[in-house]
Amino acid sequence: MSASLPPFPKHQEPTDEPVLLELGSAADEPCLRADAARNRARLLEAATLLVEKHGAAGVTMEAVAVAASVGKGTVFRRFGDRTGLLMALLDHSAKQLQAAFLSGPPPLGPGAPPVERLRAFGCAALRQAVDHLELQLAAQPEPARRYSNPPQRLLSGHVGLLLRAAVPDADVTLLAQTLMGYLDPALIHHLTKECGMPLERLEAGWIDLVARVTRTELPQ
Amino acid sequence: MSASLPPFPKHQEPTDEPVLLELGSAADEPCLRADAARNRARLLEAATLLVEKHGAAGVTMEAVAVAASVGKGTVFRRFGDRTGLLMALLDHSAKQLQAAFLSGPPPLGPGAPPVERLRAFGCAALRQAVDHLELQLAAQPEPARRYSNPPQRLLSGHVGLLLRAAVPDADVTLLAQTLMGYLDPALIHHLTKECGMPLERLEAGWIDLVARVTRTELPQ
DNA sequence: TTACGATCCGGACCGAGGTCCGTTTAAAGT
DNA sequence: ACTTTAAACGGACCTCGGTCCGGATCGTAA
Repeated sequence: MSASLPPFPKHQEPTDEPVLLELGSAADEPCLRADAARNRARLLEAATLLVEKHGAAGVTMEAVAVAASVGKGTVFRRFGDRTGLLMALLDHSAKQLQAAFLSGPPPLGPGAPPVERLRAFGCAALRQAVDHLELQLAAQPEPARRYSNPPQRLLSGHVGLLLRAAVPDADVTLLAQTLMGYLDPALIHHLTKECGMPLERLEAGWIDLVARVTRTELPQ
Repeated sequence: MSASLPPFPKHQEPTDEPVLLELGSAADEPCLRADAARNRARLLEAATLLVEKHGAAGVTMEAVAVAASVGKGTVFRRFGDRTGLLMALLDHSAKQLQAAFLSGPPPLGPGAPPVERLRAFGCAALRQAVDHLELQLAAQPEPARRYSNPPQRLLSGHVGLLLRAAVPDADVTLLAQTLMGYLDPALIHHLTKECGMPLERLEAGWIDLVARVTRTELPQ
C-alpha cells in the first residue's frame, strides 16, 4: 500500500509511539537512598562545573569525586563508568528532545506527516548535537556499545517508525541506522569543526537525504 | 549536465584518481634505520600472535613489547599509540581494498559505470569489515579523530568521486559521509552480532541505499 | 529505642596507555 | 678507522579509568 508518490501516505499514528515509551524514558531511577541521592546531585553539579571550567577533558572521575567531596568509588557506583556520568550530564537535553518528538507539537511531534516529522527530527537533533558537541563527543561509548545504549536506540527506533510509515516496503531498520549515522556527533564535529561547514548546510543535507531515502519509486 | 535518468552519465574517469593517489597509499614510511625496521617487524609479528591467542583485547602495548623483546617506549615511538598499532595490523587488507578499487578490474576498479562501482565498493568494504571485525572495532580511534584518519578519508574521498559522477548536482561530500556511515565497523558489529543480521541483508541494504541516494529526479 | 539488614561510602589498589629522558647505536662524514 | 650526530632504545614514571572490600549509614521492623 501507498507505493506511489501522491501527497502523503495517510500519516497514521495509532501504534506510533507505544513501543517506544517503555524504552528508557522514565522509571529508570530505582529510588535512591537519601545520602545516595544527595551525593548524586553533588556529583552532577561538580561535573557540570568542571566542564565549564576545563572542558569535557577536565572531567576526571577523581576530580569530580574530589570536587564533590566524595569517594571515587561512589562516582562509579552511581554512574557505572565515565561515559555514564557524561551521559547523565546530557540527560536533560536528551529527555527534552525525546519529549518533543514523542508528544510535542508538530511538525516534530505527532500530527504531522511522517516525512515532515523526519525532516524536523533531523534538524532538531542536529541543533541539539551542535549545542553540546564537546560533551556528546566525550560521552561516546566504546564502539562496540555505541549502538546499544538506550537513548540511541530510542532515537533510531523513532526514525524507524517514521520511515515505516513513509516507505513501508523498505528495510526500515537499515535505513534508520543510515539516517542516524548522519547525526553522529563525531561526523558533525568533523564536518563543522574540521571542514568548517555551517549548520545550515548540514540541515540542507539532511533534508536532501530524507528526500532521497524516502523516494518510493523502484530503483533501476 | 546529465541531470536526467538515461543509461549512465558517460562514466568519465580522466581526473578520477589523481587527487587520491597521494593521499596515503604509499611513501608514508620514511625509511627506517636498520634496527628500527627489524623491531617494527618483530612488533607486528608479536601483535599478530597476541591477537590470535587472546583476541584484540589481549593486545596490550606492554604485552606486545615484551613478546617482541623490546622496550615499551619503542612500541609507542613506532606506532604512535595503540590504535596506530592496530591499524598497522589492518594495513595489509586495507591496502588490498584500495588497490582493488583504485586500479583493479571492474566493477570495483575503473572501467565500470560509477553506480556499479559504488555497489561493488560497498559490498567489498562490507565483506572486508566483517572479516576483521574485532580488530577493526578495536582500531577505532577516539570519536574526534574517527573521520580524520587517512584511510577513512581515502575511502570517503573515493565514494565522493563516484557520487559526483553519478549525481553531479548534489552535496556529494555529505552524501559520501552518509554512505560511509553505513560501512562503520561499529554499526556492522551491531547489526550482525547483536541483531543477528546475515551479511546478505547488509549487502542488499547497501544496494538499496545506493539506489535511493543515487536517484536524480528532483525531490517533492 | 534498639536492632538488623540492605545499601552506600571511601580510598587503597590494579592495569593499561602514554610520556620522559639518559643511554646506546646505526650510519654518514673525515 | 675515528668522530659525530641524529635516530632509536628502554624502562622508570605518571595519570586515569575501573575494581574491591571493610566499615559506616540509612531505613525499617520490632
